[in-house]
Amino acid sequence: MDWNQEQCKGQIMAVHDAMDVLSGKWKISIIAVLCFKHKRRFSDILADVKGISNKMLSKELKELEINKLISRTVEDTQPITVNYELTEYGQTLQTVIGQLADWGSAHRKYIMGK
Amino acid sequence: MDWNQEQCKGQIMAVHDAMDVLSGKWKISIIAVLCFKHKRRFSDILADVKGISNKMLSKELKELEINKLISRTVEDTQPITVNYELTEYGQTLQTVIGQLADWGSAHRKYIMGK
DNA sequence: AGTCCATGTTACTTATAAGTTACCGGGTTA
DNA sequence: TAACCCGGTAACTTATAAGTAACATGGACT
Repeated sequence: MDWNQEQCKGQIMAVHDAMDVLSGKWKISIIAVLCFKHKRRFSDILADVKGISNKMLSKELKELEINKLISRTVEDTQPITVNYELTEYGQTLQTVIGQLADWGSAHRKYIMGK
Repeated sequence: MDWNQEQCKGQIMAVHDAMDVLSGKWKISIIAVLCFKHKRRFSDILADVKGISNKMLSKELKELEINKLISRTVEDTQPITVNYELTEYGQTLQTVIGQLADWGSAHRKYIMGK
């Protein structure tokens, strides 16, 4: 496919928009956990995502929420629990993440293997 | 789609592998230029990618070359010119970059628009 | 009253990415 | 011979991301 210069700039911006949402050391792992376990509390995710600190988790969850990929709901239990889950919109990421995973997996083989 | 825990870890690693290759402020722009103009010299790319410094360009080109996404060929002209172009393998990125662009573009509209 | 858990926040430090400025070698042009 | 172009490299600075440790709040439990 060929684009003109303006379309090209738009594509670059769009790719960066997508990458910004997924960038950083932890977001993919958090999304994956929520993808896999569907509904998790703060402390659950803290345990699921090996190595993350509560500070980083808090920060990343906020960013994901701002981007409407996950929802945060406070359950009125004792003590209160806070549940996070992928929104319906967040699920639209599955295709693109799947593609990234496929390419990344093939790339690892290509670079390591030959 | 549901994965078990091991498959899940593999997916996360694969996504990170893919993102690492594309990460940073400049790589997508460089790839886009090479996608659009097919064959470019160092100084051409320096001019095409607005704002990049020769140091960063040099560094990013090296990384892309290590990942076999672009090729570097020294032409025996006077003065010598160095051409960079996407490898055939590098072109396999087009699908995944296209997907990222589509999602990123939709995301921008979703977040800004409503 | 003191301690624990859950869900964070604050202040501070460290590591990584990016930017700036200057310079190099080899050939070219004025 | 002096200044210039090309394709970089090197040393240093600045900005951004991530990590660490301690503390906060509010209810429950001992």
